[in-house]
Amino acid sequence: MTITDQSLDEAQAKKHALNCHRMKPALFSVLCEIKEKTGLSIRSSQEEEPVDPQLMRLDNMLLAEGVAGPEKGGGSAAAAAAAAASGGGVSPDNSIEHSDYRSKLAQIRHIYHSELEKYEQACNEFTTHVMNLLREQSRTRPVAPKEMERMVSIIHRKFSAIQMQLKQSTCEAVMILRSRFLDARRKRRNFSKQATEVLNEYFYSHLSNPYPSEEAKEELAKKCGITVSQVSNWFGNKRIRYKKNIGKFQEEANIYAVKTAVSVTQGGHSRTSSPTPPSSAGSGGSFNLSGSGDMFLGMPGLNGDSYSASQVRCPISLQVESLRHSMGPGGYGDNLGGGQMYSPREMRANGSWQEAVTPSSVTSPTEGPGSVHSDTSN
DNA sequence: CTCTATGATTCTAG
DNA sequence: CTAGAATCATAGAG
Repeated sequence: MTITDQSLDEAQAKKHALNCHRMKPALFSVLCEIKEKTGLSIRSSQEEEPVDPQLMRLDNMLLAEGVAGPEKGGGSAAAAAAAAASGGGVSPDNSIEHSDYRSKLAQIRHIYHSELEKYEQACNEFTTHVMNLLREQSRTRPVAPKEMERMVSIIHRKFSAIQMQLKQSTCEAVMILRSRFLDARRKRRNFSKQATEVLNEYFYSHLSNPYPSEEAKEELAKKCGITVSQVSNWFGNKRIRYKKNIGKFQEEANIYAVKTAVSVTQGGHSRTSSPTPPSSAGSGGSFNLSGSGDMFLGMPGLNGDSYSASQVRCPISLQVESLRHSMGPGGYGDNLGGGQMYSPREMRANGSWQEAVTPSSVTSPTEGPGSVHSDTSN
């Protein structure tokens, strides 16, 4: 089935002969007649242009992402899209992070456009080719303009189906890129030491009710240089993690209890009249909200008890030093009865925000593997 | 590399 | 909407 030059020549010759045949005009008119009769059936299948909603969606998205928009305003279009996506710019430092994103996006855009161009070109070539063929054939058989149109639209449909695939995969690529670069989890930065300190201070001084009000959150956010929702996240994480393993946070709690204590004694009553002011500052805030204070006041003061219990009712300034001592080496430790005794129980006694604290906290052998690690148990 | 700490997101329930 | 819980994905220490 090969087409050789010779066969082509032959065909041309035959065609020419046919065109010159004396019966040709008659034949042609007959064909036209027949065509006229059957022509109606063609038209019905002509109208179907619902403008695929799917395609529109894809187009809109590509446009929104700056992939499909104005071409090489490109950088700025993408930048604008990225900026818009970041929701009004939360932090000023994300321009650097986004540059990578933008370059990748530009890459996608480039590929998309070059592919699109290729498709368009191919489509046009094919269309003209078919048109030429039809024109050629129109000399030997009747070809209505309608038919040509129909042919063209069929071709265009086929090609736009391919285009749709291109758009779809481009959209996918953009989505992946977005999730890769714009997902905050992926560019997580730890808060500054100072910010963490401020947050912890608030948390442990309001341990009985660590739910900062909106105002408090705003203030904390301002103090820490983070957003309010970050503050919320932080408290959410802190509460759940603290509750989950109080033992692990014991030391931290003490540190901050001391800190607030110190600051209060030094600065006097900086925050008077807050809901839990004096108590919170002191230490009380941490544990003794309801009746729990008693709980561990009543505790036999075994040894170190150093921190919490003692600091509750001792002159704080004096305590600080000793507290530091006791905590330093690993102090509060391990198997002291103290550790075991107070922590779980008083928590529950509070009944405050964390009722179902696991009974085992420090030294629990039954804890999940790894949750309590060596230093607490021993 | 592994392992833990941690900020963020997602899901569910109220 | 919020809090809690689970989970993700990274930062950072070892």
